[in-house]
Amino acid sequence: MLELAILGLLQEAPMHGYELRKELATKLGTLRAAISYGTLYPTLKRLKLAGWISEAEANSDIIPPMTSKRGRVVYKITAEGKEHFADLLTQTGPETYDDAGFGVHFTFFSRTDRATRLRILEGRRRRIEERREGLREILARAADRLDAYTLELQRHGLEACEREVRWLEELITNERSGRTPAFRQRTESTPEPPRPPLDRP
Amino acid sequence: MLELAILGLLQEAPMHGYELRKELATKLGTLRAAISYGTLYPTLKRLKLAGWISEAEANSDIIPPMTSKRGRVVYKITAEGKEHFADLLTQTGPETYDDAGFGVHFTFFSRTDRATRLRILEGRRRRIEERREGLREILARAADRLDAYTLELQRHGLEACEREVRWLEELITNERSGRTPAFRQRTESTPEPPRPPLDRP
DNA sequence: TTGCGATGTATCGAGCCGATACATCGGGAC
DNA sequence: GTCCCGATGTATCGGCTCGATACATCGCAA
Repeated sequence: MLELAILGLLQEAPMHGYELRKELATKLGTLRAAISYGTLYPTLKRLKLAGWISEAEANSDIIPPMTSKRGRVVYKITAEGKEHFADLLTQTGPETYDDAGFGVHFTFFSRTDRATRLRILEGRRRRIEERREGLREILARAADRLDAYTLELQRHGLEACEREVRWLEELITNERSGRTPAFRQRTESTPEPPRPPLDRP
Repeated sequence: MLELAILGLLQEAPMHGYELRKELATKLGTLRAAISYGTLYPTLKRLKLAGWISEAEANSDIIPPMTSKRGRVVYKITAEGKEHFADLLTQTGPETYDDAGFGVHFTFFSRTDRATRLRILEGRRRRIEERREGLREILARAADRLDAYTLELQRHGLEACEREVRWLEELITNERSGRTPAFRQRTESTPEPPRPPLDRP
């Protein structure tokens, strides 16, 4: 997963580790927490070994000083890396639909075809719907077995699921209707779509 | 974290691994995904070694058959385990406020004192507020650098943060006002509190 | 009776995190 | 001037966690 993220970012521009981490933190939304160096550097090493990226000592002409000793290492994507990135972008496994995987794929949606985007959005929706059904099950069947706090946590989780499903529906509709990257404006005049009441017995 | 969850569940009743996992999946809300056996069994081994739980081969009198060979192993909490659980409940580190940690602590709120509950709720709120500010920063400063999809992901994340902060505010108010485990009803007549418009410039 | 899905225990490789160490850079305090 | 500190930067280690896998039993239906 991180593999895909790194290749995607390096496709935009060569970068060194520190920079890469910052980009990772800002671009990959809330779904994917900031990556740690203990993950980043070993992964970079692995990608280099696989031939998907190459490192180039930054000669002080191009990039600021950091004179001598351990200079900063700039990574850039290789031709094989670009191919691999393209493959990863369209490939979908179960991990594509968990929080982290979906976040990364979504971030690179503008570099994918509509078919893939729809497949991923629908897979994600399916995943969240399953989670939602599980929660409804609990809330309906086992409500008396749970204390008030646990119950409230489940209820909050259920609301979040319902909200995300609605969001995904919107994106899917948008995607099908052609106008791909155009999202509706959220302004004071249209703060929220009319919300159907929760169906709790 | 899982340590706290296991001890908490075993405090309710002795259980074997499979059962423990199911309880874990249902009780710990959406914040904490279902635990894997590759995590559960090593953790149980560790807890047993620490003396916080003990295992008792289920003799077929009490629990259904599963005749012979590798019988199911029932774990129960020890006196030291109970003490340790009480300690863990009130102790708060940084990991208390991430999704998993908060989920587990919240699940056991009914076994904590109000002071601890407030401390945890406020810590969690602070954490989410930080995330929210980060997202606002990005959306305000770097919006032009990001494509439409990435932007939409950030916007969705921001909304989720704002929503969770409001939820926490509600819980905190509730907690302060005395009536501890009483949550307001969500029915068709009160589907949602009036929502202030998003403050986007 | 055969076979299959749920129940049940357990391990292994690999990914990932937090803590830690170490080094340089730019700038403000004194 | 120099001294210290926070941001920048690379890197490793121990330990937790996951997904895949293996193996065994139980209840039940074809």
